[in-house]
Amino acid sequence: MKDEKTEDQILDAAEKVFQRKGMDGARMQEIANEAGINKAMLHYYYRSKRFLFEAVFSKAFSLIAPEINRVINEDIPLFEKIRKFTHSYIDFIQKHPYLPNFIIQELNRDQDFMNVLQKKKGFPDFRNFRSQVEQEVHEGNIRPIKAEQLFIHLLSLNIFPFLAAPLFKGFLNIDDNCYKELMEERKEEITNMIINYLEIKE
Amino acid sequence: MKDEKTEDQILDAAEKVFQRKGMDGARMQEIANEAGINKAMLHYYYRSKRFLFEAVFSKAFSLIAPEINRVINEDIPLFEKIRKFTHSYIDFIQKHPYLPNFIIQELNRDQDFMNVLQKKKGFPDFRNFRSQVEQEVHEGNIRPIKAEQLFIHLLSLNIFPFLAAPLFKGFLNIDDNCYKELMEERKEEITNMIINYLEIKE
DNA sequence: ACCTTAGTTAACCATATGGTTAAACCATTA
DNA sequence: TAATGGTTTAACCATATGGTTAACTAAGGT
Repeated sequence: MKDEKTEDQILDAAEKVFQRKGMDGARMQEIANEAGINKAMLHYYYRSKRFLFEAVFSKAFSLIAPEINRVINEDIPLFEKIRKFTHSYIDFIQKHPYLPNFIIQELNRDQDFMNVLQKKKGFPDFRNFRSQVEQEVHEGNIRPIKAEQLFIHLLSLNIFPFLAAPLFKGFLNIDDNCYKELMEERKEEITNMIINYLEIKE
Repeated sequence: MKDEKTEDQILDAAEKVFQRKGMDGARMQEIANEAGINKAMLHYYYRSKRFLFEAVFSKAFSLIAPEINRVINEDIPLFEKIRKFTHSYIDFIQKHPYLPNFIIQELNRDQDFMNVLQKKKGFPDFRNFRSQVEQEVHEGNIRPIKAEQLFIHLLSLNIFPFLAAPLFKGFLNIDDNCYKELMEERKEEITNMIINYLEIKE
């Protein structure tokens, strides 16, 4: 009759510590302290630091991947899709500010992780989006563009400003609140830019 | 009559290791091995891991900052500036692929670093760019846009695809060469998108 | 009441790691 | 050639760290 209390507490604590400090910077003892639980329990439930880390990473990825997948594969017009993605993604990240940096960082540290992730269900499927874009181009509704490039534009404009927040705050010399307002504005800013680019003018 | 041979060898080795593994993942012994030099020498010349790291980080930043600064503050028309920045930045990063991730990562790890950097000479100055954009908007040459947003667009579109290369390769399911071609195409792709957005249509 | 078993703890272990030191090396110079 | 002083090395040190263990606790079942 085990209740998952301890196991979950550990995962929650590990999430906080790993996402703030990364695999290399995190300490098992710190995770134990954060959870208010004996360090041996981390090994009892998760065996090793690496396994615990993978549990955290998988959970993080399976939180963010559907967020991308959902909108990208919805059966709605392209322009609406772009607007919806931007709005919901920015809202999502405001709630999980450590996530993008965590994912990007660890994916760069261990390139093999991507191979593991690709095999999991729920991994974003790009094909639907590609054919939608190709269709629109073919019908002459939008300017010729590779779906890949559009996809990269979309994610870059949405994700990078959060990743590079410290950098931009420094460059632009603005404070946290001011930056947050900029991010809010970007929902429409990004949408407009992309749509404006895709639209064919007379 | 000291020649700087050893000191430089250490810095070069430290650069490689720190940029690949980050502050926490790097080992002093590994840096020593990479340099083919006794570990004690690292402390002899750089005192501690932290100081050595800061030397590497400062050098990295002082490599990339002028790259941004130079084009952004050049006295040329805005559209030309955007094209030039994109082309030269992408070329630059192809030569230093570890740089963006290194900078972003360590800036997120230690927010204080930005304060130190801001005080150094050569730190990018955004004001010139801002007034240029404001001027163009005022004269009705481009659509109304905050200079900050344009700046964020520009950097996001240019930098993120390199940071998130493993992610995109996974999502799009393409190999290294194919991805490199996409990056090459982006020089014009990004330029066109931004300029197209800024241009006022009838 | 006693046994079993999952859960929990404090103490412990082996190793990795940043850092130090004392002695050796070697080129310059008095 | 002997003294000087910057440079280099191997050995060493203290501590941090991931991981293990043996004993203890408590709940459920008999």
